[in-house]
Amino acid sequence: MARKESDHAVTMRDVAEDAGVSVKTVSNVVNNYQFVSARTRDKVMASIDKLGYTLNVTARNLRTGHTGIIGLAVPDLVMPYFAQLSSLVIEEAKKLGMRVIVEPTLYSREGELEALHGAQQAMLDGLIFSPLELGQDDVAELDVDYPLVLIGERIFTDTVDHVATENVEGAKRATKYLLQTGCRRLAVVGTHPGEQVGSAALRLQGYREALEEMGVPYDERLVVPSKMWHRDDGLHAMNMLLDSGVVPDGVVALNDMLASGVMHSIQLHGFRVPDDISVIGFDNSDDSQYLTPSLTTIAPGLEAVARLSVRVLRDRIDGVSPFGAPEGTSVFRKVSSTLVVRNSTRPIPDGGLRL
Amino acid sequence: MARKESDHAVTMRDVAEDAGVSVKTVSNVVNNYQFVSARTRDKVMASIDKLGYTLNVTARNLRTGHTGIIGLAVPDLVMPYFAQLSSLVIEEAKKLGMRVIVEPTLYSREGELEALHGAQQAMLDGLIFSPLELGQDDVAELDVDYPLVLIGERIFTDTVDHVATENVEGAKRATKYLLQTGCRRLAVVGTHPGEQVGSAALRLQGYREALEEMGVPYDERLVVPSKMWHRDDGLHAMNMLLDSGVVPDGVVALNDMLASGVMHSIQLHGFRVPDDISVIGFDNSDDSQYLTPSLTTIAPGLEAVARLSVRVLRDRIDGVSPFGAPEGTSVFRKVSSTLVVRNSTRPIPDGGLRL
DNA sequence: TTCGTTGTTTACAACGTTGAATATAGTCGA
DNA sequence: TCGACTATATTCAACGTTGTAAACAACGAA
Repeated sequence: MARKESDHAVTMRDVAEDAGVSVKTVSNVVNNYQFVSARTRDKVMASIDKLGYTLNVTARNLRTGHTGIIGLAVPDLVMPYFAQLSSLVIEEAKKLGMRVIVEPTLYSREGELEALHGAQQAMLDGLIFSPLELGQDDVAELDVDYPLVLIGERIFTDTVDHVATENVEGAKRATKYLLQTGCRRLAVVGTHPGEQVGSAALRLQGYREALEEMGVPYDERLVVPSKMWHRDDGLHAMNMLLDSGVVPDGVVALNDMLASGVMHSIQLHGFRVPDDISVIGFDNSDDSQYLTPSLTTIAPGLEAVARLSVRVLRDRIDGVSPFGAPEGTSVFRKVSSTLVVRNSTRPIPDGGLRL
Repeated sequence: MARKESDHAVTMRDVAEDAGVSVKTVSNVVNNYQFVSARTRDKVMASIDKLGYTLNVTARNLRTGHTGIIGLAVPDLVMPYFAQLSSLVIEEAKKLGMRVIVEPTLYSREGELEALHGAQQAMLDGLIFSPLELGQDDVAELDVDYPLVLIGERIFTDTVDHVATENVEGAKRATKYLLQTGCRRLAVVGTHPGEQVGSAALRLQGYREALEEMGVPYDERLVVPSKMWHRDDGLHAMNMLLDSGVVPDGVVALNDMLASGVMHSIQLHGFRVPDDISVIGFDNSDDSQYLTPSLTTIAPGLEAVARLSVRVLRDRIDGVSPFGAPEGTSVFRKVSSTLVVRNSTRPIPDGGLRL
């Protein structure tokens, strides 16, 4: 029995009556309206305490037309990346006095469309959406009646506000760093052959750009695809590579889970990380520092993603132009990533890069 | 710009006017009221489509007095255990037409109290609460004005509905299983010395009960404490044990993360899992099957926890007695755990248990 | 004294929906 | 044909709050 018996909930009317003022005055007190005399305020406060009044948020919502709840549509809550992102978004929203309903889209196109179209029904003030299945062809679906902020780099359109992470730049930085530590035969694990948009393609692109800039030839045999990005997949992919007799001196894993599996495979094959083969990951997941050796990785700046997306959304909800964007323009922000150096890579040799 | 310009939102009144019926009839159609003639229904539906009407959920909430939103207060969204639980609760709630706001309590007493007391303000119909800091002494805090369901085994009171997991029984089952596979010197990793309530204490209790039942002596030296339960902590704890010259033939790790670290430590010391030392975990986390070797573990039945807690809460919200509990009584359900056998333990020898 | 000014409080009417009670058709047996 | 029923549709008044505009009070300045 968790329900108390309080037949008739206390309303502003009750408080008003008890304090001998009008209902609107109670409302004014509750909302910290500036022109309320100290004496009236005290009287009302006393009555509120006495009667145990709490504001009926639903009634306010109806009157004001918004709820203070935003939606967050992500593929899944269990993947560390999205769990972390959700956590940060909730935290940031709380700072701004908003609450969050997380809608898992379950890696399905259907789920993503449902989140997109159901938001209005769902009394959400706005939606932060991290698409995975929806792509460039679905731009039309994004033309919704409520404030919407996109996260990621899958869809590009200048009609929707957008917070992106540095996929290309991050992978490029990772690859360059390995090259600077002296690696010359760099494998990349987790690619999605044929993919155009999406993290795998973008990260591969970063890898290639880095090679090119550093004048290291691109070698197809060092590119190991893997549809999924679990630890397991990294293990298998790396096994395949090593078993086929190709031994790189470094591996760029397209995320940390893959990196974990890759390191495991390397060790099973009797090589040492980083002495024989360096490994770098992507995401800076919570686990990465607990691996053995701890994993050098790219931190995508999730805090910034969370902070920016929530703020932009809040501004749209309030009818304010975020970051002073001109009327009718959408906002695009790319969050910079950082390199987190740990023990799965060798130090950069004294005297810096030697070609 | 994600906001469309539709000055005046379409309301039931507009639909009613267009269809030539009363507002209440539109409401009846929307709510699938049974006594609406097919012809009227079609007319109204047509108008709804034509005008692009969507129900204003907030207005309904005000009128009906509930929102269809429940709260879920957990320590954290990133820990796989809670991420998984949240995921399942969201899924289950969705099946029953409810939505979930997750409130991370951040491992703090303050956060837990805030979740507990803020729920009413927050237009939640009810709350599912997984306490970690609040304990037996805080029973009074649980006397709230709204439906509340407790998850876990930290607090016992017969005034609040409660869904528990099998901590004692699960650990007992794990321990017994290792004994049945032939282990005789079983270490336990991750205990919290001095703790009375809480997973660590309960799981240790299960370990002791199993030993006792099987007639194996309890040996203090095989009990390895660890405040935190990360992979890292398992590694250190096991290192300490092995380095001190104590080599068990099996390890009961109090969760899967610990087990992962424990296995790592064993391998670093040149022993094999399970040939030299068997390892069993707890939680059946997503990762456990990807470890090498894959981890035998106890699955706590999170799906059942999610399902039961959401259903009990729903019943309370609807004023229905869950599971036919007598009026004025609270419900207590313990979810049974299952043993998931993988490759970190040896098979039970033919002929069954040999003492 | 009177008027304006500033500060404070109030009356009224929404916001968009649904429960309760009531009215209107339609159908059937007597 | 008439009432008695059932099926369908409507009227009315909330739900508890806040925006708008208007009223009131207090106080100097004219």
